[in-house]
Amino acid sequence: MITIDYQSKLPLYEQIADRFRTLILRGVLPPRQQMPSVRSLAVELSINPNTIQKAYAFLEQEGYIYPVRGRGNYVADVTALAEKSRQKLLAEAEQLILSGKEMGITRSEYISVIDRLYREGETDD
Amino acid sequence: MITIDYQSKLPLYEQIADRFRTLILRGVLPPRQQMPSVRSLAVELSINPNTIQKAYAFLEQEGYIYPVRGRGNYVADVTALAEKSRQKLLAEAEQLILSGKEMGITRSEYISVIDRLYREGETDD
DNA sequence: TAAGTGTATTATATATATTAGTACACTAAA
DNA sequence: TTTAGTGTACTAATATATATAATACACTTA
Repeated sequence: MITIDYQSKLPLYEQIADRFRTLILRGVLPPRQQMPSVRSLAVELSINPNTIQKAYAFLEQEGYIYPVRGRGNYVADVTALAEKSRQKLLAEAEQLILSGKEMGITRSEYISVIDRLYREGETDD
Repeated sequence: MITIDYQSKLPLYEQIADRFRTLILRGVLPPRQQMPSVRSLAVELSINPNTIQKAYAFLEQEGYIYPVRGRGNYVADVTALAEKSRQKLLAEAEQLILSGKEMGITRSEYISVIDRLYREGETDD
């Protein structure tokens, strides 16, 4: 569920937090589900418990998880966060598309990419 | 031409290299044009010459500039690099759009963004 | 010759990331 | 009650990356 990329320039705690953010936002980890314990995940990834602890502290501060004393950390209700994340993704895409435009990427190319990604027998809305 | 963002998490040498990459790829700095000298840019930005040197070393290694002993650094011919960068941007956009799709961003939303960005009285190709 | 280039070297300071070890309070189950 | 498993907090040590500082040398141009 969680993997570490030691080639990445991102610190471990950030990689871990990022991964959980994605899993939670996409509903792979549903609200009220228990998170892996700090110690067990540390063993599984062969890294220090403090590093997991740091990742969880950020996730809690951001509202992705909540702790229960003596029991563990649990996935929070993230409907509000999901909408925020959606807006952020759209803004990032806009910036990237604009950069591409300046590098000569045409409108048609972008449309092609989108059509390909959304052409999977789904309702095109 | 070059600005430093001390709020950014990116190291100075990387900010500087990034900025020059963009300027060179977009043709703002044309091939054979002389780059600011290590020392003069260091004074202008009020940072250490070694930091500029480090940025230039990366740019040279990547083929954006070339040094001439005793004279300075000069902008290289980057037509090949530009194509590579273009491909990279397109690939990044694809990843981002795919993430957005998983977060519920619709095809229509992306099309709207693209139409807005490309609607500037330009030839729509 | 003098001033301006790139380049290399060494040392130092600082911040960050990570590991390591320990400790305490709490919960749940045997 | 005891035991094992939780989160949380703290200090210390270490490694690495970043940036500054101070020189030094070879080269080019005027």
